Amino acid sequence: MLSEKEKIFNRSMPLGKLLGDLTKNYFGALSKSMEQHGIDRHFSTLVAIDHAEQKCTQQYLSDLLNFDKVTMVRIMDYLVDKKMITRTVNPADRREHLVQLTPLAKKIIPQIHKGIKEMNALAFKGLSKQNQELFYTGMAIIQKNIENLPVNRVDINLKKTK
Amino acid sequence: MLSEKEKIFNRSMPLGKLLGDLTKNYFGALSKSMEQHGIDRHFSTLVAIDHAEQKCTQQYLSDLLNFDKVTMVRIMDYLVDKKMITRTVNPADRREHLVQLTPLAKKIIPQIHKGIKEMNALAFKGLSKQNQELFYTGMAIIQKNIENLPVNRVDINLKKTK
DNA sequence: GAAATTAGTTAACATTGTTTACTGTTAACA
DNA sequence: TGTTAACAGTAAACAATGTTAACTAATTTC
Repeated sequence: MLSEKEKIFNRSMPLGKLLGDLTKNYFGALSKSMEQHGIDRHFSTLVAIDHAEQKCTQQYLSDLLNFDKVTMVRIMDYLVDKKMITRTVNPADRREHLVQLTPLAKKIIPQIHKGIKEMNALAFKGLSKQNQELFYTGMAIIQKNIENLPVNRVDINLKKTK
Repeated sequence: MLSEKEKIFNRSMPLGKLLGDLTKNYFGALSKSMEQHGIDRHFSTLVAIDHAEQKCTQQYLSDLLNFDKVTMVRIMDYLVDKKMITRTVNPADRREHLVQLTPLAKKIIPQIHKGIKEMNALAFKGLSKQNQELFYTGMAIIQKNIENLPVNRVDINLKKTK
């Protein structure tokens, strides 16, 4: 698959470089595959809103998805603009804005899930189920190992070209 | 490690979201661990320049690292500013700029390599050597599966906070 | 020798995370 | 009860980076 030389080079790279390249290609492809639905980003946020069982506030989403709350405002703005969500003030706590899927969003959500599932399957093609599980386990272990290290903040920006 | 509920949620997420979170945390930590060397980004480019056997032009680096050539100009500007590289016109082909490490860079390159190696090891802590290999193999397979899909361009931006 | 290609640069644009400051609301507690 | 602290969300200014498009200069093609 990789030449010995490429392999050695790969191993000398920051792990994050390899992960970042995967991220970039994955989202580029996912964005493309979803463009028929009039939305090209923030699928994970949409999925999170759909999965939410309790009241879904922006802060809740920020914590769940590890987005800054300022970033979350912009994601919400985007999703509102795309007619995917509504924001309503929570009467029980007027500081909070409850986020809800619009009927339009509910209609396409199954296709969003399907698109994600298919893209994940496509990415994993050629990996046995067992090795896919090991890959997920690996990601979880790495995440746990590095999530509490001292950091300089880093941005991962996902952006579509017009 | 993860609750059953978290696991189900994880599996419904775009794979790229999990990879992106890892990328973000990894580079945040790596950037922090390297700040003593007066450089906080673009380690993979530095490593690539160090590994280059033939003439090292910006186009060569762009192709190797999958950076746009315009982005590469800015990375070069950054590394020049940090006194890590020099750019000289190739007399044999005056369109090309040859990139070379400065003595300062050569002095700290071993520590860059060491820092990357340690951060990779830290990330993989708790994964057996065999499973680390499987993880690398998994990344290569995923990369191959998705790298030639139609895409919308996506940016991965790595930025340090002051 | 004209046309196409290549390496690199610049500028304008889009996107997103950060910090800081702010509004409005609720909770804490003296 | 009233003051203070904390919280949810927003806005503005900034930094960083990939994109496109236009450009210069050098080289290759034929």
